[in-house]
Amino acid sequence: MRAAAKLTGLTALAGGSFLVGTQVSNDWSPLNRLQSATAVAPAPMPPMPTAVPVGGKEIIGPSRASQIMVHGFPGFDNLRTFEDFVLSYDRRTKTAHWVCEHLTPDRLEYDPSVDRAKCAFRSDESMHAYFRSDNTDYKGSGYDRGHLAAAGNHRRTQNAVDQTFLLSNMSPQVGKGFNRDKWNDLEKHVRKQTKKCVNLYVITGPLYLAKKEGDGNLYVKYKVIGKNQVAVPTHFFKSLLIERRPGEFEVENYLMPNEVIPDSVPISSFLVPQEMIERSGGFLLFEKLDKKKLKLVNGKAGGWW
DNA sequence: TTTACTGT
Repeated sequence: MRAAAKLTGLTALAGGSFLVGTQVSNDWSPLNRLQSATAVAPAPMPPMPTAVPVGGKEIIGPSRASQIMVHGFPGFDNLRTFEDFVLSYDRRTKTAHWVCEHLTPDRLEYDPSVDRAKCAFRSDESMHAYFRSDNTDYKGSGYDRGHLAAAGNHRRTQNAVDQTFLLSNMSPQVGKGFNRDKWNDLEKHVRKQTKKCVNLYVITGPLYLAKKEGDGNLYVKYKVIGKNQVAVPTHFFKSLLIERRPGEFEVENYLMPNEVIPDSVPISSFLVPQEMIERSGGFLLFEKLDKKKLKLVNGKAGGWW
């Protein structure tokens, strides 16, 4: 029983109250840990581009990028369309706003000729020099160069996995206890779900969330690292749109703090309403999806969209 | 397995 296992793990960790059957309520739930920012009314999105060049080459017919973005663009700021993922870049923080991936069971098939060890972290020269990070920013910072679009999701070609190592696809992440552990668990969950569906779309990105300080006011505060002052996000989100059967969709929205998370905490502790990510991120996720086709949200029928 | 660092 999933709920029972979750309850045991959490009470062992936190000893706190837990509401089964409603929404997640425990010490690690972002719902309890965060002071949400003031509501801002969303503006309608401009229409989606119909043809986007992939890898610098014009493609006849539907491009890979338009497949990846078929459920809508969260935004259009400094877009980059790579071979197997699409990224929007934030010049102020020197990391992405979001990245979007489209995964299918056959795209995850193991190809031994594609080797992560051949990849190198490198600056994204397509960004203006003022706004790009480099490896020295991360060196000695104490933070990992954490992938947003995970390398393990793009093993179809060497070029595709190479492109995930561009620093535009990295954010400073706590290494041990986060990137190499709980966040990695979430990435593995995505691949596991991919094997049990027809299409999976995943949007991932950093967030900078307000926190109450000693004077009782809310502040957005984040560290910056290196000479380029790369922002260290306070949180990361990952939103999954799972096409379980053709035309039948499920959504899972995760929000994790960029800090050491004990192994005992299940990833389900980090499920949040999608609106929470959208309000703080300043964008809408999977906006073009017909909500009538949505069967499950965060594991439950009947909404919590 | 996948995630990545520091020290050599």
